[in-house]
Amino acid sequence: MAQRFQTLKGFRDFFPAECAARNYVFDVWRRIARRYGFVEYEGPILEPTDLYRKKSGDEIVGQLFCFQDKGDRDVSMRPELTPTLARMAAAKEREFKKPLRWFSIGQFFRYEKHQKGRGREFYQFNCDILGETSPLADAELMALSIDLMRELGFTKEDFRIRVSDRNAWVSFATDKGVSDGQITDFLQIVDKMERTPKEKTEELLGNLGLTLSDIEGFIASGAEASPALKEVLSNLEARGFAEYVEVDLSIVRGLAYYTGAVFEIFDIGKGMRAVAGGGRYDQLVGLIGGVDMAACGFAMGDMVITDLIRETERPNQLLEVAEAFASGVDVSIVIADPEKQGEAAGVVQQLRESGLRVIAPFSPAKIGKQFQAAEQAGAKLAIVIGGEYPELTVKRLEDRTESTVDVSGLSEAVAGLLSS
RNA sequence: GUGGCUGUAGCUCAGGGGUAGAGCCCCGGUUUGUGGUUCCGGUUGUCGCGGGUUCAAAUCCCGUCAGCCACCCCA
Repeated sequence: MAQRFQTLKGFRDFFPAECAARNYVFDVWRRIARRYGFVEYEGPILEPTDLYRKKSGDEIVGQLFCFQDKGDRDVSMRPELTPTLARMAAAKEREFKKPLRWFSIGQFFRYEKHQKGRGREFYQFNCDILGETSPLADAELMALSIDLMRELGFTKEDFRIRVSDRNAWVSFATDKGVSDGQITDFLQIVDKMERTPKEKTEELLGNLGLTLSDIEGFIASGAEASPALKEVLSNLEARGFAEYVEVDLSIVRGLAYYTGAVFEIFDIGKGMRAVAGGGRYDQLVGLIGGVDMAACGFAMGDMVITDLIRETERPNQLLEVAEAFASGVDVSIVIADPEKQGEAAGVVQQLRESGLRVIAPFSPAKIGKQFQAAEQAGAKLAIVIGGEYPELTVKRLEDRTESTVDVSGLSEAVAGLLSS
């Protein structure tokens, strides 16, 4: 018996329907990024493992698809784009006028257990502004992420953007006498507060000389705690985006490298999932590339957002329209008389040169079968080529109306029928 | 890494000790130049794999593998 192959665990086949859905999401990502004046870039899929160690420490290696290449170099399939971006931006720092507005759509790999919304292979949209310290750059990214969601068909009933500021936490902790060396630990405690029993949190805070009510009081102070956040908020409000925004200081995001405003796009339906996240990371380009450059950015993965689209009525309708278009053609040729193969080929070429999507049968078949094939191919029109050539029959499959047209006037007639 | 659920036709699934079923899909005909919603007929399975109990296992037991889901983690 032949050996049966499957995809590797956590890897994905994209059959045409899934590929259409993926490309639809890509199209929206790209369209909105361009609307904000961002330009697309790309980096290598394989990088030295040290690039990721440098950013995230040795623990990261357990989550990497890494191996020794034939030159015995320690390499990894990229798990994220930010270190690559930092390297690229630093390498040609002087060639680009600041600020840089860069986006990328790429494939990433993490050695994790496969589950809903998470695989070992996924696509991610990355959007970053480099060389700009103003909080208005942070606001621009947040606005972009909101517009992305709106373009996908989501409304304020579906999502919120939750914003916070790590700087505000650092100031708070410093005022309370937490030493510099303990600040990372402190932020970890805050980050995990929602999922940790109160007693445990009290105990951990106690070790740092703090109490839970100190923390709760600070979270309650909201935007008052951060001048940067106030600026971000008033800017988003001026754009008419206030209804999408929620200040929530309890969002810290696990990453150690964030240095200012941080935010998450959050599904407020049943899932309560984070679908995108990002923030300011002013030190990272210096750490990776040796050139100090302020930066902020965010990323959105394809898996969670696609799940959410399918679960939400309006976004799913938009996706289905895109899928139907991707899987269809404009014209399917019906060859009623096999002697007219050659004439049919000429017609096909004429229509294709006018930009239409056209298919024709490869083998002779009954008329009925050919119409069935046209229907199943998602064609809008069927053109019957038979003994009457150069007279042709053009049939609209949707309402089954048909008309006859001379081949010399075909392109115009077809264009008219397709646009009506 | 931990736990739960599920593995039966290409797909969705039913059956629950006596060597397999439905619907969909697919193919052919009904219809020798007109399709989607007619009707008729047809193909398809080592019932995930290995072992055990039994006269007899798809069915019960043990193991294993795979998939899904949740936890941990999440750049």
